[in-house]
Formats: sequence, C-alpha cells, structure tokens
Amino acid sequence: MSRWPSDGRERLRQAALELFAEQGFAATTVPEITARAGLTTRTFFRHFPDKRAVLFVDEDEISEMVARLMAEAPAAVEPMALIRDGLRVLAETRFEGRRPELRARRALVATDAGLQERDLRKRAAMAEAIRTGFLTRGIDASRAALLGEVCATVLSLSIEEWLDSDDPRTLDHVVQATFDTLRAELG
Amino acid sequence: MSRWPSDGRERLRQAALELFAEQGFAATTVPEITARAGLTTRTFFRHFPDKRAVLFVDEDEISEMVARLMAEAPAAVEPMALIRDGLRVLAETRFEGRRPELRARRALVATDAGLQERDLRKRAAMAEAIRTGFLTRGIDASRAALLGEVCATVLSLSIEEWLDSDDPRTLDHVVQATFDTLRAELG
DNA sequence: GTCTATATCGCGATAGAC
DNA sequence: GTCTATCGCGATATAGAC
Repeated sequence: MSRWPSDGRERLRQAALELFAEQGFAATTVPEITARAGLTTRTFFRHFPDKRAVLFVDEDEISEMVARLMAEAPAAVEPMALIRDGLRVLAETRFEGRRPELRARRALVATDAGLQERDLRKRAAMAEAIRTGFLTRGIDASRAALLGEVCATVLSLSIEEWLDSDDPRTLDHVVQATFDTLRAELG
Repeated sequence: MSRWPSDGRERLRQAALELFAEQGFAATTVPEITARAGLTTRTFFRHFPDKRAVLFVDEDEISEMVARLMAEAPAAVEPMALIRDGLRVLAETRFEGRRPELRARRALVATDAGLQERDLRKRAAMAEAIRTGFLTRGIDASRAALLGEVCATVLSLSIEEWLDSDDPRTLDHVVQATFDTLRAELG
C-alpha cells in the first residue's frame, strides 16, 4: 500500500468542485482545495497548470476525439457530411443525458471572466482540431479553417440553445436546425 | 502642472510594448515596465486591469463602433447587407494600412496562452455586440446570435488570411471572398 | 501609496512501487 | 537501483484591499 491514499488528482478535483459550488470559484483558494484533499499546495500545481484547469480536464479529449473521427472516416466522405456525422457522434457520446451537470458548469463559468476565457479557448481548440483534420484529408487551408470555425460556432450556439430550453429535442436536432438557419441566412 | 510628465498611461504602454518586444511578454514584469516609465507598480494597475490589457486597449472601441453602426443603419436594411457594409467600414477604418503593426501584434500574442485567451475574448465581445445590435433591430434571438458569431468568425478568419499574405487585396475583399466560400461550402 | 493575499513555480528530500 | 508522487521550504509576481 502507498503511504498516501492514491489518486490524489481525483481527490483534488473533487475537493475543488465541492468548494467552487459552496463558495464560488474566485473565493476558493488553492490551499483550501489541497487542505480538503489532504495534500499540499505544491502538489496541486503538479496536477493542474492552474486553478481553472480543474474545470477543463476533458478539454483535450474532445480534440482527440475529433481528430480520430476525422482520420477514421473514409476519404470519399464529403466535408459537410463528415461534419454532420461527427457532430452527431459528439452530441450523443459527450453531451446527451448530461444536461443538468452541463448547466451547473455553465452557471459556474458565467461567474468568472477567467473561466469564460478558458471556455473560449476550448472552442478554439475544437475549431483547430477540425481544421487540422481537414488539412490532413487534403482540403485546402482556407476551406479547412472556415469549416473548423463554422463547425465550432454551430456546435457552441446549439449547446447554448439546448441548455437554455427544457424541450425534449436532442442536441443533434438542435445542431441540424442551426445549420438550416445558417443556410437560410446566407442564401 | 503635474510633478510628473503627463500621459503616464501612454508612457506605460510604450515601455510595456518595448519590453515585450525585447524580452517577450511572460518574461516582462510589471515592475520592469513601471521602472522604465518612471512610475510605480500601483500606477500601472490604475491604468490597466492586468498586464495583458496593454495589448488590448482598443477592445471596447470596436464593440462600441459596431453598436453605433448598427443603431444608425435604417431599419429597412437587411441583416446580411448591414453586415457587409459594417465590415467594410470596420476594415477600412481600423485595419487597412496597419498590416505591419498588426502582424507584429499577432506574433506577440502567439507566444503566450494568456494573450491568446484574451484575443478570443475580443472576438467574443464583437459577436456579442452584433447579437445585441440585431436584437435591438427586432431580429429573433437565435438568428441574432448566429449572425453575430458568423460575422465574428468571417472577420477573424479574413484578418488571418489578409495578414498571412502580401498580396495587395484589401481586407474588405478578403472578407467578401470568405463569405462566398462559406456560402459555397454550406450550399 | 503602502500593505497584503494569493497564484504560481523552482529546488532538494523522501517514501514507496517496480 | 529507477521512477514517480509527494512534501516542505521558499521565492516572485500579480492583483486588490486599505
């Protein structure tokens, strides 16, 4: 057995989420978090690059998932079809069924400017992953960048609408509706 | 008369930009900046909310400009026409002729994650200003949000392309070309 | 203007897993 | 032995309170 209870990272995450919920993000200090987790301040920064990172542990996972989905799709699949299918998979595996949890997280992020900026970086990372995926598939640079940004935009707006409402539409339905609205707007 | 040469804010900004260029953003401390400007650390934070803000002094101005342009346009102007004209004005008054300066700024922002996040917030602020403008003009909420985001996306991608190349196209031309590409992509 | 809290990170030591 | 997680101490910068 280890001298220290294992999985310190997860204990730190749990403690941090509890404290953020109890007293807010800004009012919670790293020493408070580590005290609750039974660790030291220094240890916190070995696991997380900064205090905000606790709320964005899955940031990289989405980009990796996007990269994998795009790499695995047959070369013949057209860009917009790939986007449609990819967003459906993303919606079903990472969003559907988590509405309450995601709402709570959104409310917390809304309380702090630093968290909002970090959230924007997450969106940018997704756009970048899509751009890279299309470049790898042989799409030219400006088309790839445009597809990445539009895809990230449509997804984030759709998530907002989906979280705002209580109607039983799935996120994927909202995404398709957003694309339709966009087409109508530009056309 | 003041005991100190006036316009401390501008001296701070100059000193900061020099030091950022000489040694990088992260390696430059606020005490260093204020020492060069002949002021105290406290004075720096009276003028700027944080170290990054030095590079984003015009952040609010663009949002205000967007709000004004949208409020002044006749009610009969269609959304996409308003966007087209608004982006043209923005491109001509705030970007055209500043390519070298904007390139240097972009290179600096690229060196620091914190600066990139702040840059993303600037983009988000613009999208939000456009969204609010359309809401005021009576457009429904989801259309307004979509128009704001798409507009911000097209502008930022166009700026990137315009800064990347040395060709003599104006930013406004690149913006229109980006809209055309987007239409083709979705259609 | 001064003072202070807090975030962040570098370094060397230590404990246990393998 | 090596590798990794942790500790304890301390330094510095940012940022805000007073």
